[in-house]
Amino acid sequence: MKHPVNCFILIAMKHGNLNPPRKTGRPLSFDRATALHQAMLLFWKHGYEATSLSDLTKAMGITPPSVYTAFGDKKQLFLEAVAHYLSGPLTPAQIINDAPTARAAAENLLNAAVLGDTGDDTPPGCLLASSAQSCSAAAADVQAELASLRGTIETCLRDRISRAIETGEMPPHTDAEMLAGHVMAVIQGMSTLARDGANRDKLTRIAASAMRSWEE
Amino acid sequence: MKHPVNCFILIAMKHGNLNPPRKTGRPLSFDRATALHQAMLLFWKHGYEATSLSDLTKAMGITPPSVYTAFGDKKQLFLEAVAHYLSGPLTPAQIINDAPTARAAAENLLNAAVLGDTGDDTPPGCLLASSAQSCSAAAADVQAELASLRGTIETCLRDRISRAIETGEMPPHTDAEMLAGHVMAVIQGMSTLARDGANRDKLTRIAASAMRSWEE
DNA sequence: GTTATTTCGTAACGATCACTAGGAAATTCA
DNA sequence: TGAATTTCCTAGTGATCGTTACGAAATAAC
Repeated sequence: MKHPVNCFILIAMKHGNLNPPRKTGRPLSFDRATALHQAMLLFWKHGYEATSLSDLTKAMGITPPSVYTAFGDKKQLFLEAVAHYLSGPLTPAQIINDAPTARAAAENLLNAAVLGDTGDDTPPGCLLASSAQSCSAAAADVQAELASLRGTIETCLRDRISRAIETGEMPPHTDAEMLAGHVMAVIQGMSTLARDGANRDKLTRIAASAMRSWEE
Repeated sequence: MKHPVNCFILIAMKHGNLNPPRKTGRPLSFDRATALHQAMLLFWKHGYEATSLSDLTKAMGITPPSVYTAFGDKKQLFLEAVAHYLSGPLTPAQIINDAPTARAAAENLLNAAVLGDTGDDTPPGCLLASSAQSCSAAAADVQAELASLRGTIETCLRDRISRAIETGEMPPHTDAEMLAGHVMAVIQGMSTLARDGANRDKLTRIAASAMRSWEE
């Protein structure tokens, strides 16, 4: 059985200069991975535009020129932070395609979102859902990039459901787009609820409530 | 039967100086209501922080000092725009409490959200859900204000469900917090989907999918 | 040791941010 | 008409935005 291409790994590779092949010159005086992680946490909490370079350099422990030599500009740093966010421990595509059934795929995706929304060492909510909800015209391309990433997850889930219909796992009258869209809506809505203070237990029950749409 | 207080009308009254009782002095050279409406549309599209005063004055057709004399500062203008957004044609509390059943309340609320998310003359999505998802520390109070408004709607719906349990309209084992939270999550998630390009038909089906959680 | 290459911190760049003096203009009331 | 009041526009305020010259410092190759 052929697995579809994991787009998120590709994205991580596209943006990732995690170990650039340098041969000469002064070495980096900071750990690039931990600096990126700190940047991710800040973008996660305050979003793309509201996070200033002053905030970033403070959290990353480096000066603005170091940010630009190591990561490019603010936009590239953010996109790499998003790729870092999506890169582990399990990518959405892995969660969907490793599940034994389409229903389990949706359930696992929802529960993974709950865990991500309510982590102890991370800000509440989902970076992909909240960090560029609304932004200025200057950041329209960043907004579109995140929308594309969200769309990729939804497409991946919808395709998984469509395959389940073909194999007879789900009834032929199943509306794959509707079910996938509902799961995505709940995932993104739970991010807001988490930011508004909802705890893990409440979100878990909401996810279970959403799965009741899958009962025959 | 006593109806709960409609908090949204109170909010609108709190912020509303729509017709301040002036007796002397030079009159306003612009229509305050339409200027507020234009500001609301801009906040709706780009959010609170990403909408600059320069953008606002351009859209409202007035100069910065006029904004400050008529509306206070940017924060007050935004909150009044939110109150304007929530004030009509039907407030969420009206939709919930006018419905014959708790199930109809949820259904009507979801469908009203779909209509609001996909209006022809308004930006896609929901202003309440998207305009301050993530913001800087300086706007934390605005963020909290919107979270409070969202929480009021959720509480209103949950109370409606609790009443339905008491009257026997819904079974006693019903989890009111879960059902209300699920509806709120879908509403806020649909806002993101609408911003990402989902049309009215797709959102309507998603809302219908969410209501399947209410089947016995 | 010399050269080439890269990163370092300091200090600034122009642009834009939300916001406001200050005085002229327009209204009401006497 | 004259005084009081309020809004008008012009032109700016200081602060912060993302970004970058610039020269010193640190490494590898020779």
